[in-house]
Amino acid sequence: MMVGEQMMVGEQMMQLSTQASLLRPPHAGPPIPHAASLADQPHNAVSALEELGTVITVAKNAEIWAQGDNVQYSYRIVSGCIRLVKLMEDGRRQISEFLVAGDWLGFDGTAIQDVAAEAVAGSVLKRYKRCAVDALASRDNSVAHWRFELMSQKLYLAQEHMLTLGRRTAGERIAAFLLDMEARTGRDRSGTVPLPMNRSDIGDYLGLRLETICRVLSRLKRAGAIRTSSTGFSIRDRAALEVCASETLH
Amino acid sequence: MMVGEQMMVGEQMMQLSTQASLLRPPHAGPPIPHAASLADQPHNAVSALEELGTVITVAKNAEIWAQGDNVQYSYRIVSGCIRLVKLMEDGRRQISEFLVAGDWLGFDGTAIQDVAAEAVAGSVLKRYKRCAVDALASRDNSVAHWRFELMSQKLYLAQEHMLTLGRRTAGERIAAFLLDMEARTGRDRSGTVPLPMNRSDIGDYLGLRLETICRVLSRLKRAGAIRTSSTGFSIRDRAALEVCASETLH
DNA sequence: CGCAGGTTTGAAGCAAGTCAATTACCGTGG
DNA sequence: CCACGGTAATTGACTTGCTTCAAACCTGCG
Repeated sequence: MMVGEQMMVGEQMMQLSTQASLLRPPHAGPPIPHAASLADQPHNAVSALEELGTVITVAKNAEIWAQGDNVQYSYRIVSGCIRLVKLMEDGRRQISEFLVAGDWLGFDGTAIQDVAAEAVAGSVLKRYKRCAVDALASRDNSVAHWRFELMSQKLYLAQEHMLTLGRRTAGERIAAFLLDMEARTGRDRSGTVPLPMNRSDIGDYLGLRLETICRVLSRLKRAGAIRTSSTGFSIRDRAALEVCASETLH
Repeated sequence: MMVGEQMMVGEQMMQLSTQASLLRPPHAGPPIPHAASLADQPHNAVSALEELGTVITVAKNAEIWAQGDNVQYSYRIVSGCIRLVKLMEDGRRQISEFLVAGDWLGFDGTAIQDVAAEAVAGSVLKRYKRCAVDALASRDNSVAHWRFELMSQKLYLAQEHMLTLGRRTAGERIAAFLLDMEARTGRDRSGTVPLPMNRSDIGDYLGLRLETICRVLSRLKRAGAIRTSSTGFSIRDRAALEVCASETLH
């Protein structure tokens, strides 16, 4: 099984090799308001930070840290996909964020993490000792500023997602999610956008049941807006999908 | 009307005068995980920052900034209550946060604000030029670190609220909201916890309709858990309320 | 092949929403 | 001091979008 995972990671690295730089990859889709240049590191700090990192590999569903853990590292995703999960005692689950290649995790101020980080698929991460990053931020103002901007970005995304969870319909949530995933990870030559997470994960991210995800995806397929495959989906009618994503009526 | 507002602000200042310091007030209720010392400024930076601020007064429902505004100031709440609001074109509204005395707003990295800030009640704020705070943060590492911790704190709260919006029932949301308000603003000598926002605001914060807020509050009253008044509420059976707040069954 | 996991679809239930009417509250002016 | 008017809160009756429970269907892999 571990071998299988490693194979998978290998495949993804092939696919994403050109994107596995410190900077976010160029996107095939439309410009994305939330990712963009803010996720980039200031160039003068790149070399100093890079020397501090070590590459690690995590298997599908492996836990990078648990809810409540004292986390001593920050991570940058080289390839793969990570979910940030909050779990209630009775099993209810909320995924606050999916992270993909280029994204950072575990650089919050407090070392105690209130969300677990788990690999959605086999992933490759670059790991940095938190205290080393802290020290660098203390010395280099641009690093401190970059880290601060990264936090602001995450806060903006969180506020947007609160609106989604509190006020949007299932159809809007899912259509917007698909467009967002396309914007963040791009599509391959055949036009397929990878969806590494399963229906249950999508549901726990969007505050819906997995059956609801299925039903809405089926509806979008019937309407000719998308096509789905085992590894992802492709957009057949972008305009229709965009209408769904910002729909007030049906 | 403006006179009336000013009167109201005056009253609140009387009531909260002991809390109107730079540090968060001591709380009457149980310890609160999310507020605590992280909201405090490092002491060595207090004096330098304080000299940069000017006191301003805002009337009830006044807009401090609008969605999309380029905000040149950061604010600390001296007294009163502020809501951070995201509005959709069709009128759907999500309040991402209520802010009370001691809380900060508008210190995010990007000057462009994606949420509007409006006064729930007449409020007194202390205003700081953003660029001055930035400059101070560049010079004083402890200020940069404090600001970073504040952001982490907000991110933690956002993640917690996403769980609430995505996975908790109306009863759980409202009971937890009441306990949270008590922990943050405390109760007066008669045991009343002020609720400056109306039912509609609470609904837009919790992702519910105002009628649902009413119904659940009525249910909690009938169960003997709380008592409500025009200005707030008081807790009659804390254990019952806490059970509601973390209920898996009914 | 055949199992095991994830996915899809159906049928029925229910928590919260919607629409609407009534009541409580509060400031204002007679 | 009380009648009045406007706003917010409450309650009721009904509807609905999503959930729940259940069964069937893929699909990849040993």
